[in-house]
Amino acid sequence: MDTIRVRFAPSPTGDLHIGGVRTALFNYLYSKNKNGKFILRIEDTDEVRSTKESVEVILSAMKWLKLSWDEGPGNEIREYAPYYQMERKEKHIYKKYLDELLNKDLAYPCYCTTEEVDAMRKEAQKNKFPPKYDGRCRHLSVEQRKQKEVEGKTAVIRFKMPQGGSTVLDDLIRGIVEFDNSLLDDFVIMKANGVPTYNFACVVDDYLMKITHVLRGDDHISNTPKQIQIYTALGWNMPRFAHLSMILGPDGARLSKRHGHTSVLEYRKEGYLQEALINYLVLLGWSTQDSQQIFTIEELIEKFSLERCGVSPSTFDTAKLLWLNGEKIRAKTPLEVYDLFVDWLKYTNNESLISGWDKDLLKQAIALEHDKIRLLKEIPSLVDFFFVKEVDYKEDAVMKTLLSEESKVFAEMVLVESANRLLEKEDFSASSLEQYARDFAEEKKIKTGQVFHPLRVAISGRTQGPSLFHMMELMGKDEVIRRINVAINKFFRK
RNA sequence: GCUGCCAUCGUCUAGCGGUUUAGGACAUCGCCCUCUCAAGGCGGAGAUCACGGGUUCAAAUCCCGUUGGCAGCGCCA
Repeated sequence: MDTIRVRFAPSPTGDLHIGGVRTALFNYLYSKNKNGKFILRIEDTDEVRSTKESVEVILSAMKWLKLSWDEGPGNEIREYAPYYQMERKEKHIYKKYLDELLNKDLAYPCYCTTEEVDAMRKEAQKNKFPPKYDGRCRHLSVEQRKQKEVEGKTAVIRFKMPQGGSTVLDDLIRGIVEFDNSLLDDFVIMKANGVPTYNFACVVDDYLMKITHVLRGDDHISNTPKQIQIYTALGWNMPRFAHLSMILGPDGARLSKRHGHTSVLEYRKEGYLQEALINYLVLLGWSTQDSQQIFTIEELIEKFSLERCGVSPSTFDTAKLLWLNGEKIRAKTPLEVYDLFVDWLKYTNNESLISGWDKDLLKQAIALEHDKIRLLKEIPSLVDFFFVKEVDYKEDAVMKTLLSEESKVFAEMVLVESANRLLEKEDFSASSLEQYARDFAEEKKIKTGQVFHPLRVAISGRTQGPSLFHMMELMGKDEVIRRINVAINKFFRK
């Protein structure tokens, strides 16, 4: 059994989007599972829309996702290079097979203008036929062709589709799908500018790169009969095809820009982890028998199989992605989260957010808030109060725990007494501080909460936060007392 | 319009003829834990398996049809 070879072949006309990542991921997992090769090929034959920037974006996104390719840009294997279709075109790779098709009379030049072809399609559709080119240049004589050339007409090359019969696709995910050839038209395989079209270049490259399995989005399924016919015409062995179900937006339409974030980069900017995105995406269209939800990449490689890929489209659900991101963050050590956070700041050019922050304090603060973090971008707002000179006292927090009718009776007393007593305190560990607060509540015959809450707000400015006493321990005696006094002066000594 | 694909809780899904009072996960609700917020634990609600016909002793599971959704129909990929 030969080793399997799969590829991901994006066209560099924009960012790498979620659907593309899913296709790349399934190809990656399949190749790793089968101990095969994962190839990256750039399909840049659309000269108008392809950009160098987009190539860079796609490459860096793939790297961030750790979807590493065995062959492709930056990883050129002489036998199959280059991996950019325009470079392959320059090397006349497609020309050779185009000529072969022409010589065998399996393709022909077509001189029709875009307007003429459009008119044919409209006419066909009007008569309830599928819109197609009517093949009028198919039978032009050599003289007629010469005449057109003399007239200065430019030609595209069209492929001669068999006129009858049907083309059968044996899809690894969907099974047998049959297409009636009479519904398919003589499609263009080389544009007037000499560049091959997708359906042709794709077949030639897949063949030359010895691709054994083509895993791609369902939206390509109607291209497949055309490609199968090219393989047949050239007498080539075909790869196996597997068409993955689509990813939909909340409204049921294919996920696109209007649904909000579709670029991987946007998720990275939001503070999602690479692992979370991968794990979430694999759940859309693939599952295990026991419905396991959380996987490491090693587990995915081990367990992945085409047999367990679903056929129905699935809706992208940000809520579940968010949950998974929290899970992935919790699965890491606080120090790892700190490193990821620093990387994220760098990536988003947000390093100024933590300028002046003590790094050791930050690491420990992250540890205290560890299981609350769902997105890396939430970290600053979770721990910033540790680092500020002026505590930002949230109005509702102050009103509720310091100045309300019920709380003001004891809040001032708790703060004033604590400021004094804590000054005397030698042991500022969390456990000792907690003991202090509990003893204090008992002594004053008030509830523990009536001690804890005012202290929390005085120190952090808010009602939510990490464990109060760990927070105090981390902040240190001087700072804690300073803040308590600031609060006293601010709210009770006006 | 034509062709193709798809159809199980709000969402992702398990299920591949009887073991199903249809299981899990997210979201949601409640309880517990608890110094707050989370996390965690426990539990609830939530799917006449799109609809209609068959086949069968037996169907969410097989077949046909209907409806609906989506995709494709480019000198884009």
